[in-house]
Amino acid sequence: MFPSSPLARKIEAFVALSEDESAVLAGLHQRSRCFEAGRDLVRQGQSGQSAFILAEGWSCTYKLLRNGARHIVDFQIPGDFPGLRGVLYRKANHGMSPVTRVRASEVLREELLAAFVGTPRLAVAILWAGARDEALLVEHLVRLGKRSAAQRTAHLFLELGARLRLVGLHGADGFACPLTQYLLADALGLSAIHVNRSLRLLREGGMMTFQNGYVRFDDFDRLVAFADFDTAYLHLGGPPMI
Amino acid sequence: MFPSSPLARKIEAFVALSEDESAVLAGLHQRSRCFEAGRDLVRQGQSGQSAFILAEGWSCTYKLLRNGARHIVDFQIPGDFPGLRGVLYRKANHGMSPVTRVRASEVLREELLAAFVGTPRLAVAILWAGARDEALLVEHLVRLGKRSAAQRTAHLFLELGARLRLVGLHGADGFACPLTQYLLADALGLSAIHVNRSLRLLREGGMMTFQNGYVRFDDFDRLVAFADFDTAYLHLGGPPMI
DNA sequence: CGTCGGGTTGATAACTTTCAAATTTCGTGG
DNA sequence: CCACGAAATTTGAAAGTTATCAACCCGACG
Repeated sequence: MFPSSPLARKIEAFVALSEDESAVLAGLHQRSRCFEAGRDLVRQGQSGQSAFILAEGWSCTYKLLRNGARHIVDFQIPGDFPGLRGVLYRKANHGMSPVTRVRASEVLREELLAAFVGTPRLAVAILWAGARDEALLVEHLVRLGKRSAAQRTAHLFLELGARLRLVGLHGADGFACPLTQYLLADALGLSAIHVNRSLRLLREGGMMTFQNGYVRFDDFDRLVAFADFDTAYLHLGGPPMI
Repeated sequence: MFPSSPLARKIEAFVALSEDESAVLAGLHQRSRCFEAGRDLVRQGQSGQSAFILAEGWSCTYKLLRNGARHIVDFQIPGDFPGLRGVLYRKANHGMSPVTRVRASEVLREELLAAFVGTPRLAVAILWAGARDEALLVEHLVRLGKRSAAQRTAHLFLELGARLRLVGLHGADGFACPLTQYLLADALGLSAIHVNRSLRLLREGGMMTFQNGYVRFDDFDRLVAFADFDTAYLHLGGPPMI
């Protein structure tokens, strides 16, 4: 009936939705729009917040500093639902930019609330997905606080790989990755030059290769050990009480 | 009728609660307990999650790495409501330790849900406070990613000062702060030695002094400029739709 | 009186950035 | 299909920042 979106597939990997719930979820996907690279989905400081459901492409959320520097808070991939908590703010406290061409559905605060009131099980499922995003944020924090440049880099790619696998965008030995080394640098708190060195170290160490827009895991287990990657924070076991 | 808790005062600084809503909020404060230093409120990996409302004392949430290192995700002060989103997990993905002796009320998932269903305006107010906590997390991320050691240190103290002011725990020129340099180091992603050096730099620069458990702002404006501190992320203007 | 946790300082080593420049890749128009 | 320019990647050398190691100081506490 409805072409299944990446978000729907992601949720249904954990809980079975009723026909009604699926319909409400599909209804949130009206107002689908495309955003070219360079045209922000959300601008920092903008008021009248809404959330987005990503269908295609990658985007990033970022914060600008007064000195003009930009820190990337997270990358979004198809099936992500950024801005869930932002609807409770009056003003956007961070911006969102497309990394590639993006197709996304804007979800207004009122629509979201209506969906939550009408289908509480769906609400819990969506909020649980949002809680997972917060776990990602915490892990990103630890990445910046306690890991070396090469470990951070490896850890981020492992996380992205695990997320992409959930929505079927992971190949046999790696995944297509549209990020530049400058984007990686702004996310990892490193200079682009040092990201390059870290990638070389990982490549020459036989652990992973990132070239021509493709990430290939050459020795997955050794990479996991090197980055101290623990998947526990990604597998929260599905929403409770359903 | 009810002795007003720090959380109630914090919320009422932004929205007026009805008598019913105040009563429900006060009801969440049953099951008040004390936690001595060394006895964790939540242990990483523990299941059956609940949230806490802090009434007295400071605590910290942390993540443990496999190599035994610990990264502190956030500090909690009176009036904070940690674990709000954690109730949607099956397992705690981080621990919570008291920094000083702590008095806190445990709030079970069922109680929280019941309060949300019965008093939706209170729910929005509490969720909005939780959204502010997420803004703190994002700001912490930027702190680690894009600021120097001394800037990070200054920035954290400015943030803590702003939070303490909201609950009336900020004095004329600074605030009482029970953190050790080791705790600061684990939060800021620095070594304790370097925290010490950063504090000396701030002190000798005439910007702020942290000694004998008290933070004194010697030149607030210069400190704000030095740390590139922007209060926008703390003042979200109160919950919308109320 | 001795120990212990926390704070302070100096010297050295490791890591990361900055600056400058070469090389490769990619999209576009000829 | 090739040429071209812009963007992205790669490399080297020097400078700056932060960690690590090793002491020493100090006040609280048994």
